This record gives sequence, structure tokens and C-alpha cells, in this order.
Amino acid sequence: MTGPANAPIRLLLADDQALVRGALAALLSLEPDLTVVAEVGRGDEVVPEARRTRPDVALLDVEMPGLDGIAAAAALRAALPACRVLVVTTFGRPGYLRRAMEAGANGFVVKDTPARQLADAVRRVHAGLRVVDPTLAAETLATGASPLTEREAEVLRAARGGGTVADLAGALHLSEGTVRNHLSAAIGKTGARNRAEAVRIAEQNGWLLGE
Amino acid sequence: MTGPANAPIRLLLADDQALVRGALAALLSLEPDLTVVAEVGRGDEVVPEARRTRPDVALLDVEMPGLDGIAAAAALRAALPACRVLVVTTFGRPGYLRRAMEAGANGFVVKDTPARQLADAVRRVHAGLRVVDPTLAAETLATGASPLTEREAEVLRAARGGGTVADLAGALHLSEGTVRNHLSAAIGKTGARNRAEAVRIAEQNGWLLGE
DNA sequence: TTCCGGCCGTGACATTTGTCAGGGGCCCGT
DNA sequence: ACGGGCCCCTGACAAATGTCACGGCCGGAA
Repeated sequence: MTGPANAPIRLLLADDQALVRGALAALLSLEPDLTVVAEVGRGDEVVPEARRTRPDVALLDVEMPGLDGIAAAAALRAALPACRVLVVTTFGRPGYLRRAMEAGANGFVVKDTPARQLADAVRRVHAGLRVVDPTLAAETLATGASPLTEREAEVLRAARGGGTVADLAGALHLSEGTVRNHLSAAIGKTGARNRAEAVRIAEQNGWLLGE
Repeated sequence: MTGPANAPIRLLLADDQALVRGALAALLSLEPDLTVVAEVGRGDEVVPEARRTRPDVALLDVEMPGLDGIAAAAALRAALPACRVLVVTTFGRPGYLRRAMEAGANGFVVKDTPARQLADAVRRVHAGLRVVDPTLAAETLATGASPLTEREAEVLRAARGGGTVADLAGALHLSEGTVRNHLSAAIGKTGARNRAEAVRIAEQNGWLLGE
């Protein structure tokens, strides 16, 4: 039934690095049953471009300007439900997978999987199957969901830049004491011993994505 | 003189992400005058593999396990002076370019340059020319070399993890006061307002590479 | 309804961090 | 031989950070 005479699968590529975007296009174009119909470099260009070109499958990077790949996946699923989404990311952050699936992604692949498996992943996703890196799936279940409250995550996100408590308080329109309380809670929940370590741990676990 | 009848340029690819490595191979293999003869995923595999396969040009990523791309470039130049080196990196950190050139690289390309330019860069490097992203070159000259002393950079590197002063002192076999002094100096030189910000600034400028 | 948990704020407190002023040792260039 | 830079350490101090106990405001669950 998956005969080679079928119409090729139409692909949209989204990655902020033009070089890897073009390289992925070259790689996938080697497959006779795949054709790249669109390339974008920003998350907020995904939906408009998909409306124009009507791809069957969209490959989305997570780290992108404008809109991260998870949010772009959700927007794309809402706008064009027929289009499957395969998230391709650099980092195997446990939380990324969870967020991607909640956002409606059909597959999740990390960038250090062998190149030959990518085309298969695309075909599987197009066929309606779910594609997930098995080791990552196990890790995700082990790590569990974020223990951080929405506010705590927001403060940690703001703290990534390395500003002082006064900076954060100003940026978030909060009192300094409140900021310190949230930070203290986050430090406790992450098991960290100071702000910087808490940021690092939360980031590694993918707990800093939400809006 | 650059006739198409010449023997193809032999390439070695080094990138820790198998997917982009394979994709780059696909992209470059589209060019009739280029052929990929080796692929490695770690910096310390570059020289052994180059000895085996004798490439004309090596494309090295900077972020790699084992040995970073800059150090791999230096080792490769020392071991096989005939092999040209083109450094390909994700981040346009100003200091990376400087370090790469000091290490003997013949070209420097960031990953968000258009894909079609990569093959040209390879040909230029192979022809003995230097290839440098012009905007990045200007930025490098403006930013200048690292103002940090070797010790200060070392302390900042250790501080990336987010540990306390006591942790750093233990890891580096220094007194806590000394660590604080180095951190203070680094904070001053970077213009930061605390340790985390100093780490971020130094990292962005590529001042944290050395051994 | 009452409770509970998240959220915001206060104030006080101990600890950590950042700064400054010293002093001694080493190596290198003059 | 001298100066100058970097390194290592000490000690002391001010400022920032982290912790704790407290209370009030909400919205949802029991």
C-alpha cells in the first residue's frame, strides 16, 4: 500500500540555522517519496507558510526565534489539523518531549539520531504513527512533570539573564521580597543550592518553556 | 584551471549531532567536485580518522565532546599540515573566530549562513584562500581579545555549573578568598553586576574556551 | 460554606557574595 | 637588580541573597 507510485510526502522545514535547514532539505530530498515544499527560519512563520504550501508533515526545531517549536506545533495543529508535526531538537531535555506531546506533536526526534532514521520517522509520522526516542521516553517518565508553579518558572526564566533581584522585580512588576520567595521555593524544589544552579537544573529538565 | 575534470575534493566532517552531520554530507555530496570521505562525532577522533582517510579539507564544529573544534583544528594542522580546516559553528561568538584563526583554521563559517554558500567556502579554503564571515570579522575586531587572565577564565568556567564559592574552591584547590577575588576581577572586567552575568557575558564573547 | 493552595506582600534574620586593602612569591623584560 | 604583572592568600566590610514566619487575597475543591 505504500507503493512508490504514490504522490510524494510534502514537507515543511523549520530551523533557525539556515545551514542545517538546507542540509536537512538535501538529505530528505534524496528520498524519492519525500519533497520539501517550504523552509522557514522562525517559529512565527510556520503557520502562514503552511497555509500557503499545505505540507503533509512539518519538521520543527524547538529552539527558534519568534515562537519556539512547541508553541509553533500547537498553533499548527490548531490551524491545519491535517498536517502532522515532527519535532526535531538539539537537546534531549525530558520536559521537551512531554510539552511537545501535549502540544499535539506526532513525533519527537533528537538531532544525534542517525541521519538515515529521519526519513523513516517522517514516513511513520505521515502514516499516523507516533515516533518517540525510546530512551528519552523512559527518562521523561522518570523525571515527571515540573514541580514548579507557574510563577516560580516565570521568575526563573527571568533570572536566566543573570540580573539582580531588583532587576527581576522591576521586569515582573513584583516586590523584591516576593521575587526572593519564589526563588527560594524554586531552589528548594529543584534541590539546588543557589539561584544559578536552580536555573540550570530547571532548564535541563525543560521546566522553563511555558508562556 | 578549476576544471571539472580534476579529482574531487576529499572532505572530513566532524559534528557531534549525527543528524546534521549526515545532512551536511548529503548537502555537500550534491556537488560533483566534492566527496565526503569521513565522518566523526567527537573532537578526539578527528586526527586519527584524518590520518586514515587523508582528506583535503576538514569541516569542524566547535561544540564537540572529547576535544572542542578549535583544539581539534590545532591538532589537525600539526599532524597533517596539508589538510585545510574550515570551522563551522552554531554561535557567532566573537572570540571563537580569533581562537580558530590562532589555531590555524583557514576558514570560519556560522551555521546560519545560506546552505548554498557552504560548498563555495569549501572550494575557497581548498584553493588556499581564507574564508571569514565579514560581519563576524568586524565584530571580532571591535570586541578584541579576552581581558580575562587565565585563572579568572578558569574560575568562571567552573562557576558555570552554578556551585557555591566553597564548591569552586574545592574543585580548583584554592582558598575561598582567592576564588572570590578572581570572581570579583572577572565581574569588573566584564562589566557585569554579579557572577551569573559575568559567566554569561564571557561565554557570549568566547572567552571561556582555553584549556 | 469552609478549607486549601497558589499568589503577593512584609519584616527580620543568617548566610553568601562582592569589594577592598593589604602581603608574599614567582617569572619575565628592562 | 629592579619593576610590573599575575598568582595566592588573609582579613574585614558592605551589599546581595536565601530563609523563615507571618498575614491577606483569591479561586476551586471538598
